[in-house]
Amino acid sequence: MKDSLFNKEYIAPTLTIDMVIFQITNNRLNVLLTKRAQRPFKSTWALPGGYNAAGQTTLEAADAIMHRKVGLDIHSQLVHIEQLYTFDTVARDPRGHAVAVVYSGYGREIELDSPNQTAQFFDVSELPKLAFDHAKIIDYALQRLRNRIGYTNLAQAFLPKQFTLTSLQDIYQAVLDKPLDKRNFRKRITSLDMIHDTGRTTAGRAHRPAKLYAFNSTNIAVVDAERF
Amino acid sequence: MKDSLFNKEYIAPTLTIDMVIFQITNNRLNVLLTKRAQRPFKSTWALPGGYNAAGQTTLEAADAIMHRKVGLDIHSQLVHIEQLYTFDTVARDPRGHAVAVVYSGYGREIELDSPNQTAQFFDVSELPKLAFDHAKIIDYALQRLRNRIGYTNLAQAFLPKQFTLTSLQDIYQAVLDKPLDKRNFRKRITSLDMIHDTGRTTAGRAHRPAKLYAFNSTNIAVVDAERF
DNA sequence: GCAAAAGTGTTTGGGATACACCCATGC
DNA sequence: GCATGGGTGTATCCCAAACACTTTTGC
Repeated sequence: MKDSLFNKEYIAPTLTIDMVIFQITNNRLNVLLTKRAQRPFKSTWALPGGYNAAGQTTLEAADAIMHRKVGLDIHSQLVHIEQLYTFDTVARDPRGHAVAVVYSGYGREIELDSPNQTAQFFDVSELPKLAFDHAKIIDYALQRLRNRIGYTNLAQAFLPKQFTLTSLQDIYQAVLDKPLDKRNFRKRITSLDMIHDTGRTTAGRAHRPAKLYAFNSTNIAVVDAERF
Repeated sequence: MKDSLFNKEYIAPTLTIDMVIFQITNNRLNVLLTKRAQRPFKSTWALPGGYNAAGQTTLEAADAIMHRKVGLDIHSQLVHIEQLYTFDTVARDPRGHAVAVVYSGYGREIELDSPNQTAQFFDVSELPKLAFDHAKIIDYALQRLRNRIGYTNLAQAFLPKQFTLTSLQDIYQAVLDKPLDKRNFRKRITSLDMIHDTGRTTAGRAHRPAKLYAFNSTNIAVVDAERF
């Protein structure tokens, strides 16, 4: 039993980070993957991730890795980032035990600049074969996203500042992967003190203009009631 | 920017684990603390925790540390254990950057055998001054527990196999720290497909016997409906 | 018979669900 | 005037909340 308090032989596990980055394109929920350049799992699709060195917080490491591997600035291009879970059951590096802190990120129209264009978004329902335990990680992230969008204002991460109720409903439908009733959706959403009418409307399209709404708060927060 | 894929100078942060262990005694929610024997924060109360060496999963490390520091076998004495969050913003050891994976544990009538009896349970509303960021960690764990008990069968972690509705209500009240209406509580709980009447009753006390109930499943699982 | 806790029902209001038609615009 | 998406109301059901008295036992 190693413990640096009692002996000097303490060796830490390798610490890694991974990110599950979601956006919605053409009303489909997408997740960002990169093709691995090295072994193990060379040429298999995987979540973007890498090593976390001493002196970096996990989010700093995530930022550095995303810059380097997929050309993405997480603070400017993602609207929300949250820690998902820490996975420690899989030896992700054959050289030894690795512990992975995983973050979820949410944004829209994310621009990538990855080396050799090895990063791309995939529809979550049409994922390729994935390296490591990344299929499980994505499942977990999806479950969390689907729960959270139900009682928080997280949907704003996928939308421009002003949006129509139809586009908001499209977000919910893409995330939940099921159709919602238009009238009931609007009643529920407008009763939640989450969005407000901006007074502006869309224009220039061959149908009735739509009112434009905005979120009341840019903080990602709980907007629905508790249960007890 | 260190990365062992590109150079050999990778040094991992120190990895530590901490546990927030809850139980209910005399209808009060309690949390386990230990008095620190070393610097930093010597003689200050803190969550039990320690180092996670390479080759151990975080839960294995937690098990070893809890055995050693508070004489508690987490697998036999805790009914449920779940990962809470990974904290990496605080240098918990003056020698360098540390990342702490924190677990929550839930049980009842937990027996401790800590060296010099330096571990004890504290009422969560009467906590002493705490080392590191442990006050924040406990707040976070409490918030999670209060949420989770509302839509899962987690309450069973605090109860014997058979229990009365009054004792179940006492658990909810202790966790939520507020009184609940008896009739409404019973209606809600019995409508949830979470517990069942065992046909047995209490006896030998100076009042009407109470029916004994049991949980339908020993798996900690969601028992309430989703929102969309 | 009395102390102590167990057990039980009704009313009211609000949110969830199911469901179909008219409206405003561009062309 | 027609194609396209935007916008709206009602009836029903179920759950949440508020609220007080009777029952069963030990002593």
